[in-house]
Amino acid sequence: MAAKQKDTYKIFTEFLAEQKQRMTNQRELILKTLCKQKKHVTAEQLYEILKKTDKSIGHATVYRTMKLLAEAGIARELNFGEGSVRYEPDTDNTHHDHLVCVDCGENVEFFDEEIEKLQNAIAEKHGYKLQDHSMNLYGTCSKCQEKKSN
Amino acid sequence: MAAKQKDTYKIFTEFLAEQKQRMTNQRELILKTLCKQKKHVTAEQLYEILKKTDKSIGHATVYRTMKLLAEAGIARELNFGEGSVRYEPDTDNTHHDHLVCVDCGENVEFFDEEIEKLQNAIAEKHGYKLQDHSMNLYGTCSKCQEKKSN
DNA sequence: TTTACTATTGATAATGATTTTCATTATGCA
DNA sequence: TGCATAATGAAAATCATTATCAATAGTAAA
Ligand SMILES: [Zn+2]
Ligand SMILES: [Zn+2]
Ligand SMILES: [Zn+2]
Ligand SMILES: [Zn+2]
Repeated sequence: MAAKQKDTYKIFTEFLAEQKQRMTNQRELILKTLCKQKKHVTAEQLYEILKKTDKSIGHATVYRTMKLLAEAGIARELNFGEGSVRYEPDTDNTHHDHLVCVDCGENVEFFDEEIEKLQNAIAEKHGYKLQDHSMNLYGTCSKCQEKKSN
Repeated sequence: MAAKQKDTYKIFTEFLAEQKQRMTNQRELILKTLCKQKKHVTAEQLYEILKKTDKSIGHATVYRTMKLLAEAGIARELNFGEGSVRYEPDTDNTHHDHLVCVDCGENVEFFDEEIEKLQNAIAEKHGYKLQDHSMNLYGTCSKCQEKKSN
């Protein structure tokens, strides 16, 4: 864990350096705080959390930094059709997609190698070089199904 | 084609009636215009197109009607991460997902039965009753790959 | 058909998320 | 140390979408 955190810090620093940008206290704090989150957070939610540590941090800095982290491949943007983007840490070897309950928002992360292969095959068939994908499954979780049948 | 259009009109009318809502000239025009589109359009784009026919149509009516069409299962909302929602007609038997070029926006529609099956299996495995999904593959189309290699 | 009721519309204001602007502050290097 | 450049935060601006509301149109009963 400490190792992983150091990794993302290093990755981010190098990413920044590549385009003559600098690591700063704010960026470091945002990275550290994102990595701590158990759930997928919006920039706004992260901002609220960050303010507890750094009273003076600004909205713009959070939004800007999340964009950078996404570009650097450290954060992944998720869009569950809620109107705002959510973020999750996206360290190596942890790719997954999401199964979301349309009633309670509860969600499950899954990885299906077979699907990933098929996606690659589809892209290739059409002459595309695949770079990324988003796959969200929407349904009703068992708890909410029960609630409804009452 | 004439048959299909009559179908969606009927479906929409019945959907509206179910909740004591009415078919109107504006709603009919919006439905007809959506069905004519070859590409996935945003509500704003559709509004611009509609104004050519009905000078007095309002923004709100277009947004409201698109929501209704989506609820009625006649239109499908697509989110390619652009900041605005796109719509496409979603008549029976035409489900598909999208492969989008991140450089030029060109996109291909595809349907992979195997993936659809696997998605169902995943939902089932986690106790979810699957209702919908969105799957977008992002990559570089062959044309843009060439352009880059120059 | 009149009347009374209800739904729809479009202009406009409001909202919410995100981005831009810009003066101020911090950082890295000569 | 001192300049050149990048980053920050407050506030304004933007963009997509939604809510408000008075005016209009459709429906159905009398
Ligand atoms: Zn995946
Ligand atoms: Zn996740
Ligand atoms: Zn599909
Ligand atoms: Zn399509």
